[in-house]
This record gives sequence, C-alpha cells and structure tokens, in this order.
Amino acid sequence: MTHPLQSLVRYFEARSPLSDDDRRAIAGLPHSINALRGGDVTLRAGDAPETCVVVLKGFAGRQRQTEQGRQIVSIHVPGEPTNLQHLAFPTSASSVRMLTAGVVAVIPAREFSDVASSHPAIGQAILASIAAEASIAREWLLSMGRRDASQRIGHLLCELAIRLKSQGLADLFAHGLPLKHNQLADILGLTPVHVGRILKRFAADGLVANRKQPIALTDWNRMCRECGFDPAYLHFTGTGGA
Amino acid sequence: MTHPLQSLVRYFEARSPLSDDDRRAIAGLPHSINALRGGDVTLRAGDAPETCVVVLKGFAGRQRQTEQGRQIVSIHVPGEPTNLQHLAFPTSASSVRMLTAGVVAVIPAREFSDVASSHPAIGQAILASIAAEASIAREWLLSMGRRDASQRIGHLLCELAIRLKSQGLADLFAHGLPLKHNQLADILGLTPVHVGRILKRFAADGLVANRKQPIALTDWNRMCRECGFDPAYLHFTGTGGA
DNA sequence: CGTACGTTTGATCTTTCTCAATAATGGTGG
DNA sequence: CCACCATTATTGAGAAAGATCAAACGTACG
Repeated sequence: MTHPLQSLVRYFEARSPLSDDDRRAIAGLPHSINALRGGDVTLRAGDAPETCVVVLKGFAGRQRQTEQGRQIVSIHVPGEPTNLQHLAFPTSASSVRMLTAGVVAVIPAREFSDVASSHPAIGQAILASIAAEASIAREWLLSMGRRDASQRIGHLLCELAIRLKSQGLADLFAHGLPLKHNQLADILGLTPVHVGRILKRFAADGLVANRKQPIALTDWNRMCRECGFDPAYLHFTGTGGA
Repeated sequence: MTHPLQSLVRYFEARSPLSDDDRRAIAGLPHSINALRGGDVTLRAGDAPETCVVVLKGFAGRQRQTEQGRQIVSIHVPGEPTNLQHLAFPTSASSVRMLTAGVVAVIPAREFSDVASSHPAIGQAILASIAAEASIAREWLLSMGRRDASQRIGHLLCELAIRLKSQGLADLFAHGLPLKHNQLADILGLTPVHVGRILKRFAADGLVANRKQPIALTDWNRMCRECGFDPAYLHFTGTGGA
C-alpha cells in the first residue's frame, strides 16, 4: 500500500474525475491512522465532529437506535469516507461504529473543506459522494419496501461485491464477507434467526459457498438475476460498476 | 406570491445561510413555470436531465419500480427541488412524478450550476440539501426496518407536517394531506388495504381527523410520542424544525 | 478447557398480505 | 343538475412471511 489516503482518491475517482494536482492535494491532507476493534464508535449521535473519518480496512456502519432495536442505515467499505455530510451540517442524528476490526484515517474537517474550496474538482467529488450515498439509501429503501428477505440479502451481497471491487478489493469478497447474522439483520430490517435460515437456503441452492461467517458468492449471475440487482444506482462512471 | 423561486430560496435558507446577493442570484435564474396533473412524469428513469425541477404547488415523488411493485423513495413538497443530484451525476436510476396536481418551476441545470460556482453559499446550500435528502432517506430506512406499520405512517405524517411548516405551508397540512392510500402504501412499503385499516384506527383513537383523502393530524404531541418522532434528522437550523 | 459469543433448530405466534366483494367518491358529459 | 364511469376505500376471511422464544450446539479465544 502506497499512501494511506490513496484509497480515498480511488473512491472519489470512481465517480468524479480528479487531476494530478487534486490527487496530490488529497494525499497531502493531514491525517492520523487509527486501528479500531469491532464495535468501536467513530462518531456518536448528537456530536458535532470536527473530523472526517475514512475507512482503510474493515467495515464501518452508520446506525440509528429505537426502542425496537437498531437499524444500520449505511455501511462503509475500505476507501469510503463515513461522514462527509458534516461538511454540510454540524451535528449528526446517527452514530458510526466499526462492524469489524479495521483501520481508519482521521482528517481534520477544516482542512478537508479548505482543500475542497480551493480545488473545485474535489468539491464536486464530495458532492458526488454524498449524492451517491443518498442514491444507495434510496435503493435500500426499495429493498426494504418491496423485496422479500432473500432478495434483500442477495441484493446487499451483490452491492457489496461491486463496491469492494471498485476499490480493488474483490478478493476480500471472494474470501467472504465478515458480517455476523445479527449485523446483516440490522442492515436489512430482519431477525438474525431469519437471516440464518435464508443463508442456509442460499447454501443449499448453491448461491453461496459457506453460510458461516465469511459468506462468499458462488454464482454471481444467478444471484443478480434472482434478486434483481442492477448496479446503475451506484453511479460509478464507466461500465456501471467495474 | 411574490417571486416564483422565492420558495426555493426559503428552502435553502432553512438549512444554510444566504446573502442578499445569493438570494437575488437565485431569483434571477431563468425558469419556466409548468402546471402538471397528478401522475405526470417530471423525470424519467435512465434519462440525463438538463433541468432542475422545483415543486411550487402540490407533491412530487421519486420512485423506483420492481416486479413486486413500485416504491416511492422520496417526496418533495412545495419549495423543494426534486433532482439536485443531477448536478453531481448525469443519469437517474429513478423517476420523478407528481403525486398530486401541482405547479413546478423548471430551471436549466447549466445556469443553476454556474450560479452555484460563482456563489459559494449557494453551492453550500445545494450540498446541504442533498445531504438532508440523504438523512431523510436514512430515517425512512429506520422506519422501514424497525418501526411497525402504525409508527411508520405516524412518523411520515409528522415529518411532512414539519417540512410543510418550514415552508410556511402548515395550513395545507392542517387542511389535510392529499395522498391516496395506495400512494402512502408505496411510500411506506405497505399495502393500501393495510394503510386504510391503520388510518381507521388512528381516527378511532383521535390521532387524526378524517381518514379520508385529506388526512389531518389532531393530536400532534401524542402522535410524536407514539411514533417516536424527533425532527433532528431533518437538519433544519434553529429550533430543530420550525 | 471453559466461557462468551454466535449459530442452528424447532414450535408457535403476529403482523401484514392477498383475494375478492361491496361501497363510496369524484369527475365528466349530457 | 344528474347519471355514469373510473378510481379509491372499506370490509371480511384466509394465507404467508417473518418474528419470537427457547434450547442445544459450535467455535474462538483467553
């Protein structure tokens, strides 16, 4: 791995073009690197963070809590920033925590936003990133509202496969997705028990290799077909997701 | 009504400060005014629109389609732009149509984005708007995943009440919300039949005045309590939503 | 090796959907 | 202003997806 913030550059460039100068400006951002454990909190609901946290390794999730349980409303794979929206408003209604052990880069928000003002393409990339997150949330809304449990799980697996691939991390997915049933349940609005049952059916149908912790897709095309996956909503430039 | 785009200015200012000059720049944007009927399409999925559509009267909804039915993934009340995300990327994965009869202003995207570049505060307001839409989508995700049908309906009513109020349109809500059961169902991931049953229960419980077409809240405080509504996620500056 | 955490399984219960029939409503043209 | 048509609401009965509860089973890690 060359520069720690290289993966952030790659993330931005998946949707918005940057010049060499822009790339250098991002790589030059002050930052600290933190190793975190699964469950560690990166942003507490209600806080007004003064930093932008970028995932370098592992998975992070944004979540909201109610009496009837938590809901994970977005997940962030390596390369993805977790709280760009705080360049738009100070406080957060949700919190962010690591879903697995991992490493994050922490960038002071002021410096980030200064660089964005002086480099319009970076500002545009930030806008595109926030808009892409909104688009993903809307797709999740479609899943929650109109897809049944199996399609929902399958669709999420497909989405993550593409998002990881766009960061050059396909291997991680081929090797399996390190999320627990109860985390998947909180992402999908289901019960861990039911997630387990469906994963079992997937394994029986040959759609997935193991139903245990590292879940690996075995039949990409069939999975896409069965759960109606179309990567257009991810808004990657180019072939729609490579 | 003074200037047609005045309500857009008001929308932006609910989350992001603007100067007189910024306001003038927005009011000076070229635009055409269109009267539309319920069901009219404003943006077709897959298109690369060259205009920004702002709702002036009535309600618009962004929707996605699957074999198992449509899902409305966002709604837009008067004053709100419907497709700011196209300042970030060209194509759309969803379509936008009027949920009721109404009036829209259509602004050329190029001019809009020129004004945004020359007026940083307007660019910032656009960023805040897109981020707020994302935040709303995440809240809807929480509703879909972890709230039952009644809380979901109640929560939506509360949200719309606040959003309308922030545009000075509370009356419209006091007078009732002109959405059909089947539209509410497609917003909430439910069935029109079930929406009807719950509205009936709301009316019996005195939470709502009529269960027919214009649905009017009668007991704001109780409704907020029963469905766990907290307007923080709307990110209005000031008192959190007034 | 034992403890804590995660998974699997089965039985049962609820919420919400589905289907189908009937009743309102609202807008349109005569 | 009324009759008609299309759309939307209401109601009831039955079915289904997913939740809940509780127990047993694995497995990783100290």
